[in-house]
Amino acid sequence: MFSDKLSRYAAAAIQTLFNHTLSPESLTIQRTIPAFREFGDFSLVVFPLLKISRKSPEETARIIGEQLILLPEIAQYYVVKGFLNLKLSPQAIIAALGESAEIQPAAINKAELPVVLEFSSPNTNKPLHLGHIRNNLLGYSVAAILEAAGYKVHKVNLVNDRGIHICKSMLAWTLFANNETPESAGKKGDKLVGDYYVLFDKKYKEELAHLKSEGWSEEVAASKSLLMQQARDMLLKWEARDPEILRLWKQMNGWVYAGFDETYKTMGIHFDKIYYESETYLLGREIVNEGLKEKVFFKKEDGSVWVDLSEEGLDEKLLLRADGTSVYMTQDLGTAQLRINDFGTSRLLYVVGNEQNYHFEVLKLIFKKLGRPWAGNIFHLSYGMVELPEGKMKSREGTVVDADDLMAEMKATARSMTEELGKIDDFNSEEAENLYQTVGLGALKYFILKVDPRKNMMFDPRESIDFNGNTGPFIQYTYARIKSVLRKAGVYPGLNPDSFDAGLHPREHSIIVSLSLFSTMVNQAASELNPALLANFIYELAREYNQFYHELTILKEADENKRNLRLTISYQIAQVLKSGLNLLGIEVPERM
RNA sequence: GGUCCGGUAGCUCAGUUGGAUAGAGCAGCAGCCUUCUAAGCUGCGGGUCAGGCGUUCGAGUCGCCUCCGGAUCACCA
Repeated sequence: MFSDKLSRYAAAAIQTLFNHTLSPESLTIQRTIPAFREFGDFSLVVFPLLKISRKSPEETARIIGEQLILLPEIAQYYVVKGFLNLKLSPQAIIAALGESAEIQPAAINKAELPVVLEFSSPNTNKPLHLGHIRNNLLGYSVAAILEAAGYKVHKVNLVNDRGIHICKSMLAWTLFANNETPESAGKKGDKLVGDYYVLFDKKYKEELAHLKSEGWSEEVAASKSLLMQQARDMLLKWEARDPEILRLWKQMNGWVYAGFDETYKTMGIHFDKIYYESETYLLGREIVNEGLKEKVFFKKEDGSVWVDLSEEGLDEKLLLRADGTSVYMTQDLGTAQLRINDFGTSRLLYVVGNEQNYHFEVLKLIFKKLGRPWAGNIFHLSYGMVELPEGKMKSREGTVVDADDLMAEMKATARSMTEELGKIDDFNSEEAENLYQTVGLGALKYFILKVDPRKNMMFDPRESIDFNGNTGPFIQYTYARIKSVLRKAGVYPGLNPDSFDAGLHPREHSIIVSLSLFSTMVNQAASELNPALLANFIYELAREYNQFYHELTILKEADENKRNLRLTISYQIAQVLKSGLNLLGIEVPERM
């Protein structure tokens, strides 16, 4: 807000003084660093202007300052070396306060393409774990932020419900389960199916070991494996729509979806549309055939289909197996095309881990080779892994942090901490449960989202996620604290700008400037697809408010104008904290 | 080995796209509740920004080299 305006003013001043036209965006205007906050709110860096002014840095800053001080919004300027510090007038500050919690969507008038945002993309063999939590939270938050910035967003999920791996769990269940069901086992369906996937792997390894003990080599043993043979047969039958196999497949998937739905619900995640690979891979095969016909792809002697990307600096990539069955890439070709068919020309965003960078590079290149005009709209929002102190999580080795368990633990921690503090003894049990859920999940979500998505992050299960300091509960607490003050204040009159001619307390002045940056931060988080920017911004704001709160009295302030101002600031801060947290998928409690 | 990503305080992370004296939290120590919610606030200690060279008025940020981690290069997904 302010910085845009100041850029324009400075550009105009430079035009007047030096008869030189510069775009406002080319100027560097930054928030004044705290050490000089007393002398300015924003600073213009004048070093790049010396060629134009042909004067010393100090002199250049001074004459621009002299020009700017003529504006009513600028109260004073102060030159330090090559920095022109500008202090805003109390009237300008007060005027900004009223609209500080509003988001001005930057994309709304730019005719931006709608966004189809894929996230979650679970595999029906694997119960959701901490890695999926990061994916889901990122996807959900990025969608919310893009919408706030004025984009039309379609949230889509792609369920990986077909393929050789799915046949493995089906086979293991057929052979070893004795018709066990989630009900009979007392287990969530996704957990039950996941257990059979792990069991397949175990039995397969036993079989391999046995074969090798008979003297076969690794490769021969793999080819002689009866279990693998049966799984492959099952995939062939599945692709041939064998009724018996389809029936089993539907049954087991139904169990998994019931389990997933429960986890999504707790996480607070939902989608506008769910795609299933079982429905998209056929279109993928058509695209492969189209590419074959147009000689973009080629067939090897064994019948398998490939694309040659050596000209692009990559290698050959398989698109269809020799037996005609599909691979991952096959279905992703179909899925992308289907989304364009469903939503028209769009930006296709994929929230997928950075381990698949290569896959998406290939996907883009293939569509480019096929001449799709929208190939350039594919964007892989590649996020880093969640690592444990021992290293990467591995489903098959059981070193995963289960999503359901973790969320339950967070809630339990919130419960014990709340009980210890004893502030909500008048809550009924439903209100209390809601609070534990809100705070526990708030801690988890913030913990994940405050980290730059592109970077790997560390999670140590032995150290519980903090509730103090730079955390979700800290921000929630600040919100609840403000609400408590506002409840006690009751109704209060609006502000009279003229009553602040003498100036504002530095804390008041500074926090309003911080507040005014909210809308810019949301738009920046949207253009960078980075919720962490927003998370860290609202944390700083909450921290600043707590300092304000400790230093100044609000309700007991005798001067009515000051009391009103502080209440208004408190209200606006609460609004921003709430809306900022909501953009991260985090709820706020009215009391805690 | 090729390609890509990363390395900032004991630990976990920021660092506004090249700007001023590199910041938070946690952990440690010392204070602050008769007063608007102490899940808070204040203070102290803690740094060769992996290392080197370069570009620049100015480099944690850009370029090159080296070292160290990770991912990927599957008829797995």
